[in-house]
Amino acid sequence: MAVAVADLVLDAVGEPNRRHLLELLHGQRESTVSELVDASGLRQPQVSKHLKVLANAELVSVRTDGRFRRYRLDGRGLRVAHDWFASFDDVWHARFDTLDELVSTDPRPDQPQEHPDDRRRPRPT
Amino acid sequence: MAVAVADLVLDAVGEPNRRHLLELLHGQRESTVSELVDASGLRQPQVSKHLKVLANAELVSVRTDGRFRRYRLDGRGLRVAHDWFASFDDVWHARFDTLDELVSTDPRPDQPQEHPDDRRRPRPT
DNA sequence: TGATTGCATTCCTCTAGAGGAATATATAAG
DNA sequence: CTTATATATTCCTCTAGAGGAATGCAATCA
Repeated sequence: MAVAVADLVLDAVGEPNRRHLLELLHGQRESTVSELVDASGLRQPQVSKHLKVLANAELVSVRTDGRFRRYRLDGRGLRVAHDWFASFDDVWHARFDTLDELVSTDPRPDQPQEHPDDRRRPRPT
Repeated sequence: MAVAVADLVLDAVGEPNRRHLLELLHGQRESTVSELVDASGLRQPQVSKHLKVLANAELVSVRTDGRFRRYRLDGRGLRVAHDWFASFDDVWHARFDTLDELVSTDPRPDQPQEHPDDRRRPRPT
């Protein structure tokens, strides 16, 4: 047991195509591999491999149905990930007097961000 | 603009040492690079590089203080990640009649998981 | 001024892991 | 039984990106 549950989950989600598969599964009660292949544009072996990683992290579950394998989202892994980020909620719940500036702007420079609540420029009255 | 904001964030968090840095920053109002080097066991260049990735995803912000660089968590990126997972909350909020089995077990086999709510084995009365 | 400290950056190497092709396996259909 | 379909698996290749060493660059100190 080298990795914790959250590590398994967050490692799995740290890949764009796997996130895409999760999004595709969301809204569908369940999907076969072929359906996911069509919807994702990935090839079948890649889809199967990504699904294996997701299943290992309990982000999806499978049901065998004849020669089909029906995948669906698994709340267990999703909840683990959610809770990991939720534990940081005190960070964005902290209220600063410059919060209005923070939410009204969306700068995304290549340079490291300044601390948003250190932008204490006096308001241009 | 090839990657969305959520992709930047979730890619950044998809690395164990970066997650560790976020956890270290959590609870500290801010930390210098040296402090994070000591606390993480990573070397200074790696810490700086990871912090750069985190800053790009707006997961941390920096303040320059003399020859120090004071890093702290940035709620903007953290919230983006949180919201991405929160959008799946309908998955784990769905209630099944076998939920009690689900929460009372924690199997983690190497094999893909069965659908938890398909384990309809008749209870061994 | 020169030395030191704190950090960023550059260059190099190396490996995990993502994708591709081919194949294995199992079920269903004929 | 033979063939087709659905999926998993194996093997190979290739690249992104993580770590290491050395260096650059400011700011501080002596």
